[in-house]
Amino acid sequence: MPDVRHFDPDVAVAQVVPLLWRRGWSHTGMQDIVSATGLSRSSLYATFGSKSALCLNALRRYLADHADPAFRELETDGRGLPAIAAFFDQLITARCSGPHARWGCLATNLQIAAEGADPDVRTVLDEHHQHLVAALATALRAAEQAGQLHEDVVIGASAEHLALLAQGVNLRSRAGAEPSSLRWAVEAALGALRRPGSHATPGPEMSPG
Amino acid sequence: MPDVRHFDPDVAVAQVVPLLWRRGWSHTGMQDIVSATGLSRSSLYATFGSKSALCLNALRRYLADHADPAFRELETDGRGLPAIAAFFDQLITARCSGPHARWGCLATNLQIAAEGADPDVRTVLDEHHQHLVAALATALRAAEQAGQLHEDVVIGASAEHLALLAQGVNLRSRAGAEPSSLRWAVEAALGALRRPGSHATPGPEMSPG
DNA sequence: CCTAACTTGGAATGGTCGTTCCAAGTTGGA
DNA sequence: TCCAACTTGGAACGACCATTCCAAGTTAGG
Repeated sequence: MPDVRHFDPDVAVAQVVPLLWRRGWSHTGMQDIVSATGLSRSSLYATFGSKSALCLNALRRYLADHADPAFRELETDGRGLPAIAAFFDQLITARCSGPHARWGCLATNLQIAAEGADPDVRTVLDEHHQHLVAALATALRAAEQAGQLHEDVVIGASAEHLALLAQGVNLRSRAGAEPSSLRWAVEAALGALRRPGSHATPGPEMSPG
Repeated sequence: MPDVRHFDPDVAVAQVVPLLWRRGWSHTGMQDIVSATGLSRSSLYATFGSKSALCLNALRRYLADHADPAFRELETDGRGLPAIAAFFDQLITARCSGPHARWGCLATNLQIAAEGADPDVRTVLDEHHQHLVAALATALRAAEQAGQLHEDVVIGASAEHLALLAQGVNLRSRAGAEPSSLRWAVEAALGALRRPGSHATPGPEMSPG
């Protein structure tokens, strides 16, 4: 009977995530993956099939670990605008400081780096974007019911708007934008949705960078 | 006395722009540049020095040809919000249709593709972003003086906000987003700035994609 | 212990990358 | 015409790319 695999594929995928995230698709070679995982090319190809398949797994793993929890929190937190503000606040914090500072968002990065390579990657990225829009729409509906929005805010359109804003934050944070500048921009976007009577979100200080 | 150059460097740079724009930095090889320009490697290296130097020239050329005119129009058009709406409208049109449809913005693309490669590229991209923010701020000041904005709009913060939105449009348009969806998002962003009494911008129809 | 079935390390494959090099060609003054 | 100065085409370079291949190792039923 056959020999069994000497390693855990999930661990290997997890080790590939930061590689792909930080250095990008084209700057990550199989040699880097071999070095990072400590596995041999044979094992990697026998298990995953190709570099793109392995990286697709890494993308899914990234989304499950880093994006989905934040999205779920945004969806379930019923506070409305404060929930959205908190979402952006933790987004900016994660993008500009900590172990992944200036790495951007793997999904955003791949959107440009993966030149329509795998249609699978494209599909995953599209679903991810729709997921973000949906989560923002849910939070906006909560804000609407709490009377935090002025009347002519269209939920769907504003959700798309804020999703594009998040993409912009991801992009600019990787390019080195100051967190204060990003927070200032986000506060402007959310402040414009707020109903005149509604009190401002208590949160981190917002000032130009 | 020496032989003189047999070609016009500006023409060569112009021929490189669409290559870099459409296919990206890593997917554009010197062979592609040789083929596109019809020049030999020797001539290219003697004139530009390296692939990155040549591509830096191409980036500057792109900004001068495609970004600066639109920015100037945004700055000089005194109408306020309608000028900003027109800017985004022509941005989305250019990104989703015509000869450069789905190519995104070269500056946005390079922001991720050029992994901090040349610091020169990084500098040019940063200046470009500041240029966009400044142009938006100018247009917002015009809007403010025309009484189009509600009182608690902060010009600088909103300019940063709209610049991030433009980056998001560039990114998502390359990923295949529907123009109607992008227009919808932009209309939400601008609508939230508008003073209740001020009449809506007459413009292209905005509906969800 | 034997062997079929499978994994593993590491060499090897063919290709492409940016860059360099050189012989041949071109230019305009002496 | 001769030559120094420069450009040009195209071959060549070493490094890296994703992928394949194979001999050696490992496993468990017979």
